[in-house]
Amino acid sequence: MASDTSPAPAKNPVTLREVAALAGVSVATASKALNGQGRMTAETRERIRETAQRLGFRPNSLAQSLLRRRSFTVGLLTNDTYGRFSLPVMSGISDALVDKGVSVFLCNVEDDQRLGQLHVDAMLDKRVDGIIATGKRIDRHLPVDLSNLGVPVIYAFTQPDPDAIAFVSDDAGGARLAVEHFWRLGRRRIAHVTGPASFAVVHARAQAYRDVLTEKGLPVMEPLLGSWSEAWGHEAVKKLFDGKLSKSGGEKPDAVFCGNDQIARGVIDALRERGLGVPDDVGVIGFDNWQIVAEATRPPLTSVDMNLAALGREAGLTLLSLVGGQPAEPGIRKLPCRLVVRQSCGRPPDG
Amino acid sequence: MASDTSPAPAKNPVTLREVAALAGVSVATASKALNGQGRMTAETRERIRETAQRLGFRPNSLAQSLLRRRSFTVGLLTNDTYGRFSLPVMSGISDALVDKGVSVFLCNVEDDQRLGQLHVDAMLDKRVDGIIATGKRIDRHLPVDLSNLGVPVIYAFTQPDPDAIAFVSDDAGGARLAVEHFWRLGRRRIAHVTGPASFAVVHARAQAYRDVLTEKGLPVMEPLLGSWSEAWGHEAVKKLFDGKLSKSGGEKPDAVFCGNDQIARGVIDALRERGLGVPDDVGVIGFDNWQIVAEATRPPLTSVDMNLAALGREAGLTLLSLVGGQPAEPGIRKLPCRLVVRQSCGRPPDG
DNA sequence: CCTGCAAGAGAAAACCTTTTCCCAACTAAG
DNA sequence: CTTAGTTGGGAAAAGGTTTTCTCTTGCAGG
Repeated sequence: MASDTSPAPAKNPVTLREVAALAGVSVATASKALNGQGRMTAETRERIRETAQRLGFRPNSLAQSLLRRRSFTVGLLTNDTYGRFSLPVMSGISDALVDKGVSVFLCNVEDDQRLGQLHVDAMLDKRVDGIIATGKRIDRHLPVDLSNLGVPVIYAFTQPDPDAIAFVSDDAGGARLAVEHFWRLGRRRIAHVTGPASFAVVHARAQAYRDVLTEKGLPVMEPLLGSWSEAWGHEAVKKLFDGKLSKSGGEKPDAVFCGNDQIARGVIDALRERGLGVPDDVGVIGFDNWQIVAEATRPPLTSVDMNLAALGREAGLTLLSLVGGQPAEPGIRKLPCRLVVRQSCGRPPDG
Repeated sequence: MASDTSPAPAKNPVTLREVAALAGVSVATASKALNGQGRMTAETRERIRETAQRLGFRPNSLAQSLLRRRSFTVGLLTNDTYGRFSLPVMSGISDALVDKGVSVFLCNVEDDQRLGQLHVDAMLDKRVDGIIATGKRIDRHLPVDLSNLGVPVIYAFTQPDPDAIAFVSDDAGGARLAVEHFWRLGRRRIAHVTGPASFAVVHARAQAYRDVLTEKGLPVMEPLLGSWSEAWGHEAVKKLFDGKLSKSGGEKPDAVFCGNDQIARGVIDALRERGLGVPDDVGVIGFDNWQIVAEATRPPLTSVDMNLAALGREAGLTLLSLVGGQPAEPGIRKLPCRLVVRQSCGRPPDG
């Protein structure tokens, strides 16, 4: 009815057919022109390109996917709704994939088996090219079976059957970083306050802690296991500084390596309350480098960062190469941690 | 070569064609049987269904989408990588949509215009049914233009042009909740410590704070604006309890309503340090109900919760109805907050 | 016995793009 | 002038599903 020649309010997308018609060629030629395939006069190619440009043509990804059997889409499964762990991981994955034109379906499965299956089915229906599973805890995995799915699967910050492909942080290495940092600063009576025994990382870090102390010939105090909370940090300080101290000859610690930043915060607050200066009397190092906590402690907390975003990036890139047909060694890859030095340990080694 | 009759390691997905062949019917009939369409003997229908079941047939969502021009996919745009705000929102959205078979593309655009455009284009190419935009701050929106996209757009916890559809928290209502709670508990000298003036919510909450005090005939102390940090909480306590206090006749506050939980934590710590008891001498209420902070304060913090997950749910459902062709009134919908009572204000009103 | 109708099922188009093959026309060589 | 080769471009199939239309068969009514 009306002569609608306005620049089209982007109602329904313009198809290749329309471009071809307007340029006076067949859809085949149009496709080849836009993809740089086929042979044709430079003039023809340019004319088609211009037409496509002018019409705002964008190829329908669904049709492409159907044909190529590749959707440029991956699924990300997590059970960490509010998580400070899986979020950086996600961010890294997304970073790695966006440049390649790959989009990410985020699916939070909580810890619900049914929900997990639902999401996995949905992903498979939508023909994701691959799946990345992550979680809030390395030593637990998602309530869902990802074997024999017909698409590649990668695990990030979560540990599956041993012949899967997984990326996790090197917790032992991270712990070494912390303890060796204390050592370099001249601290000699180093304590370790950490989370519950049910976490695998607790043992990995505690063992590394013992190893370093032994290597250096320092007294090993048995790690204090508790919860991941500030309250436990408070309590642990009581145990460390009140009790008649064991083997080491009654001497109080001059450094505390904590299993996470919340414990560290509790420790710092408790130390201050009993008149001990941080870092002057006691140095403190946390774990996780949870910025919002680490920077709110007084003084700001030196902490071990697990490089989760990098871990996510690796996972994403590896998945992509798997999708591309490159084989990949099964097994668990541990990625190094990094020590973020703030002010809770005294001056940096070469300050 | 080999007789492969094993239950198929799910290599390449089974198609409708194969089901039809095995059941001895055409693909048309097979399709109709599985979708409950068309007319056929109950026996035929059942046979086809069984065959599909046995083969583990799942319709290719890409093909369906292509045909239906509906992908059962929505895009979620955010700039809040590590956010405690957008994460609950996402969770609510996802919750609302998963039951309807809709998957969510999560795209973090940081504050990068180029990245935003990249993601939006990718979404459009993948033929998302709609887009939800969220953010970390109500009064800022994403660095990307979402008008005239050809798909419905909903905003959640972020404020766009006034004739868009948006869901935000009712900050004024939340503030009223807090101040009225103090009032019911008999607190009469209520202070307000909040964030920087550049945030719209600061003004909304401050005005509500003033309104309630005026309604109740209580003295209004001018809100203290600062940063969103614990440190500011400390500092504010100094100002409130050291200075010669203004109009109200030199009396110190018996309640502090804080703009977020971190400020509240700083306030509580500072009060304790100067020997003031919480809640006995001073009551404290926070905002955001950030569990990890609220529960780490001593005593645990009463806080205003913005119901972000519910907000996400509403956004998701509204988007869906929009996609379904239902019209929706443009404008901003404010969703109520809720007060989560812990122990920082004294006994609950009817305790 | 013929007509009309309903039931059951299939053929084919449609969705949109890519790619393989094929064809026509033109050029150059013999 | 014929043949071979090249160039520019199109037809058609493929990808998997849904839906409309058509066709065949069987049965009832006249």
